[in-house]
Amino acid sequence: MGRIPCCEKDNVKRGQWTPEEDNKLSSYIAQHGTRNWRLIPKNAGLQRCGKSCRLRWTNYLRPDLKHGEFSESEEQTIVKLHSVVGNRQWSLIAAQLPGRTDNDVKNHWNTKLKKKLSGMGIDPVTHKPFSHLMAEIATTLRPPQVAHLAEAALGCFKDEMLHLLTKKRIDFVGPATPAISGDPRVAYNADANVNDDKEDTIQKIKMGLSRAIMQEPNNDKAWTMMGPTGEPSDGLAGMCDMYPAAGDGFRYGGTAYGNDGEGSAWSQSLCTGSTCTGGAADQHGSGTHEKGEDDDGEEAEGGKAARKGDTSMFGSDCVLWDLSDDLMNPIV
DNA sequence: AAACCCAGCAACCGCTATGGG
DNA sequence: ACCCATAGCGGTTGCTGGGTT
Repeated sequence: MGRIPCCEKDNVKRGQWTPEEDNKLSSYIAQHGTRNWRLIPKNAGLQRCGKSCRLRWTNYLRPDLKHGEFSESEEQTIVKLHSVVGNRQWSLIAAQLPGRTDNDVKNHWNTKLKKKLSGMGIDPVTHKPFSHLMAEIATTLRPPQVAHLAEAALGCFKDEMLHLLTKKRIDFVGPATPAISGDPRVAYNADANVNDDKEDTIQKIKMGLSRAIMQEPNNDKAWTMMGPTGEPSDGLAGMCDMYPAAGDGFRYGGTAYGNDGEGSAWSQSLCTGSTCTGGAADQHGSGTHEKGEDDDGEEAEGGKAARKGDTSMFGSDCVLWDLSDDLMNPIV
């Protein structure tokens, strides 16, 4: 037996609400409150399901709702909380944003923020760099299994990458050299990226991954948490610290990412894998904690070494994360 | 000008939690 | 303790309008 429907679907209207319907619902609720949603449409003279009325009210008609653009600080809050609670607690995130609904937050995340992070080469699920995830796969597994698993993992963010590579130009701040072609983020640094062939791109990604697989594990240069001006953050375990950024461009850690000269001027240090939930934990697997960070959140040798800037990805003015040299070097 | 594509958003679906009888 | 109605929630769908070809 199936679930009992919340209402007779044949007798209810669906789809977009008209202003007249909104008025009826709003005025009814203003007089009688929101008790018993099942009775509300009948009493208010609406051909709608009670559930539909409730959603319309909670997501759109409630007088305390904000309907404008999300502010910088609201975006910061969403990213910060998402890095901790993941996709499972939209209502919790929305509760921290007065006037925003979970639906608002979810939509904004799916349409804007996810792409912003992807555009920065950061996996929006784990809040870690794509390259780092690849490196994790490469260094925690051995062939032949690694080849299959790596392929599968690659598929997870291949579409995102291809979208960025073929649809959107992203101008990163930093040296303009496309020398490190093994890293996917560099592929769309060049002006000529629009001409990149999709298959060629996939091939490059695969080559970088294959090369990493062939190397010994080298996690001691794992990416590290940095403050807004490049100084190391305290690296609070279990929390991703947000830093207000000076200057333009989308910032994540100490690196500014311009987005055609405009974009959010906010920043975030990188979230440690230990705090990510949901799919993040699944992808990391157990026992893959960063060598650059101890279990209690303190940085170990690798993190300290990375902060010296010797292997910074984009140059001295933009320290973000450090990776195995093998992933950074050009594929010969 | 028409066709097509795509991003954004409102609304819906279906599952789970909760509370009352 | 159980059942049922309702509310809450996250995931997904599909419409719409703007931009591009």
